[in-house]
Amino acid sequence: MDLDAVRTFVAVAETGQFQAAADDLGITQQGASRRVATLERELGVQLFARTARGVRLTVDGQALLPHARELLRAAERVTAAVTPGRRALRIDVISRRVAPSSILRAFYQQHPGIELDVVALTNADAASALSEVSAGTLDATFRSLRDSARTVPIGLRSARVIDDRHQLLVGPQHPLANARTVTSAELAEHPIWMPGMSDPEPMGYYDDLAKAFGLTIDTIGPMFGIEALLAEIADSTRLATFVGEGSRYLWPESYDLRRIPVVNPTPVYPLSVIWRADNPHPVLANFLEYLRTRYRATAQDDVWTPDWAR
Amino acid sequence: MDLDAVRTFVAVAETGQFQAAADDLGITQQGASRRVATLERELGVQLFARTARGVRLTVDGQALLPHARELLRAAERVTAAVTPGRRALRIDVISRRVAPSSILRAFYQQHPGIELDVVALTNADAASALSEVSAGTLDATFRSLRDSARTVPIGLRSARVIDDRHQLLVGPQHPLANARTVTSAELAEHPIWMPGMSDPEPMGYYDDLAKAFGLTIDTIGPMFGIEALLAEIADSTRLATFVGEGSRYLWPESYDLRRIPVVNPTPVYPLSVIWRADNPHPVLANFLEYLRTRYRATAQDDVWTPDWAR
DNA sequence: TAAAAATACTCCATAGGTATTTTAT
DNA sequence: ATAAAATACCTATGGAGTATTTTTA
Repeated sequence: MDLDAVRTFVAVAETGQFQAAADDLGITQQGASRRVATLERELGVQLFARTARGVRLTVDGQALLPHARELLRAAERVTAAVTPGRRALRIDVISRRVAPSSILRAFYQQHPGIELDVVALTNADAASALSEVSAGTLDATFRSLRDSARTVPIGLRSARVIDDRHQLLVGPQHPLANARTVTSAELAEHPIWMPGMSDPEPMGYYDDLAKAFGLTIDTIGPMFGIEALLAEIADSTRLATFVGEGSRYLWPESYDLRRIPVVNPTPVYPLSVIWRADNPHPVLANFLEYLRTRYRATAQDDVWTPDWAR
Repeated sequence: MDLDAVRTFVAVAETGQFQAAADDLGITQQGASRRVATLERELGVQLFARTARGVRLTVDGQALLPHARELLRAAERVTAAVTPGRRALRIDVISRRVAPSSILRAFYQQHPGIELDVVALTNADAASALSEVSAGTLDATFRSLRDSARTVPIGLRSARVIDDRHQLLVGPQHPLANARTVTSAELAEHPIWMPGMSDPEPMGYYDDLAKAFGLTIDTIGPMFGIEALLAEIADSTRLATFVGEGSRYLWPESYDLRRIPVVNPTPVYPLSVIWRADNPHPVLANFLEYLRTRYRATAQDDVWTPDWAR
């Protein structure tokens, strides 16, 4: 199906004449006639009844018209989605399962009208995400800025806006299965398994966390996907893993997994939003203000972060 | 923008390889590569990062993907809209301003999931609407069946399902402007203007109504559109027109038009739904049942219809 | 008979295939 | 060195324009 043919069909339906439609489209009457004839042949139905003064839509044509218009709008959105200056605000949430995604969703629900494209640069490292922001293909990303804390590329701005509080995820046979909370110090007794991390940024964070409290955090071993990890945790008598309070994971009821808050202090994963100082996107300022307001409302004491994030 | 190129983009994004995508689409690797290259050139952005093992979406590619999928779904709906056996239930409501349209809307709101195409055969006569139903291009139409009462084409069924109660529409300077109701007999004093009718079916109805109560119903004169008619009525000291209780017209506040119910008896415009007996559309039976139930719940006594509708 | 759409014919752009080269790890 | 994508080249389909015929009220 040719979009130009659909465009021609709509123009003819609107003007009621091939010649007028052809003028609108900058083609000849014969060209318009041929495009519509091709579309009719392809769809196997007659779209217009030809009269002496022009054309009239058939029933099939009438039924098609709104769908044809919708198709053209969809094509328009395809173009707009990648056209600088016209495209939606484009935010990298790292992964659709973690806190930035939930927060972005809340922002969207508070501003239902806005155009938003959510992107998940799960396997990208901070440097490449930042370079996308510098290049203007991305309006904002969420990163912890461990190594880049003082080397954010020129022209970018950052603001600490998320402290994602850690919880311990355990199965029903784990020693802490029935604990209401657990302290960071108590975790030294229990190995924590976080396989498959490749980005040095979170890996460094967990190294720092392990050192600070004498924990054993195992980041080695292949990652067969979050579903496999959850299944292992559910069956294990000793394995546990960390999840962010703002993260969303789904597992079968039968796994009986529990989220145990970590306290005294609570390790939080610090995330900054990074954007380009000269980005003129009309929605960006709103989004940044939303993040700052939310952070002020939710930040707590008795939390731990690495030195480099203080 | 070429839909095949968009289809190829989605296939490559899903498989991560040009060769695999090409196999899915039944083209060569080179063809897939060229389609995507053309799309990238047209959009002015790079959609994939080429790697040794295939390709990875760029940020622009990620942002585009959902919109590309939506475009393909829209194209699918265009085809479906005119494909017999796959298309939505297609109902002719005569005009979007009259009772069948409101009733269909209520049905849709009660069954939000269903696929519905609303068609308005405003300028078609009953015979051509019925022939569309016979041909299968239309699933149902609403007609009064004045002349066709006993000559509905073979294979069609009809059921009386709407009695649209008449109201008199008058401006603030009309003698009946402040009447709470008016009887059919009292209307003999007041000329009623209904210009621009061309379909013999309603024209015949109004002839019959005029004869029955000695009314003056003027169906002559050009119709410059409903907006012009409403403006005339609003300004006139003697002109009034009939509107159906179930009809929807909008006019500026300043017109101060009033709908005066006609009583003792209330003339009703009788409408039957007509469908093809062997139409297997899964939603049609629901719709017919809805219409019958609604009719039983709303039909009233003290109404007038022509002999041929009793 | 007049206005508008359809058809005939020619040309050329471009999509597709095959063979080959380039790129990335 | 290998797997995969890109490029070169050729062919042919079909879309565009111009000229002309057909259709409809």
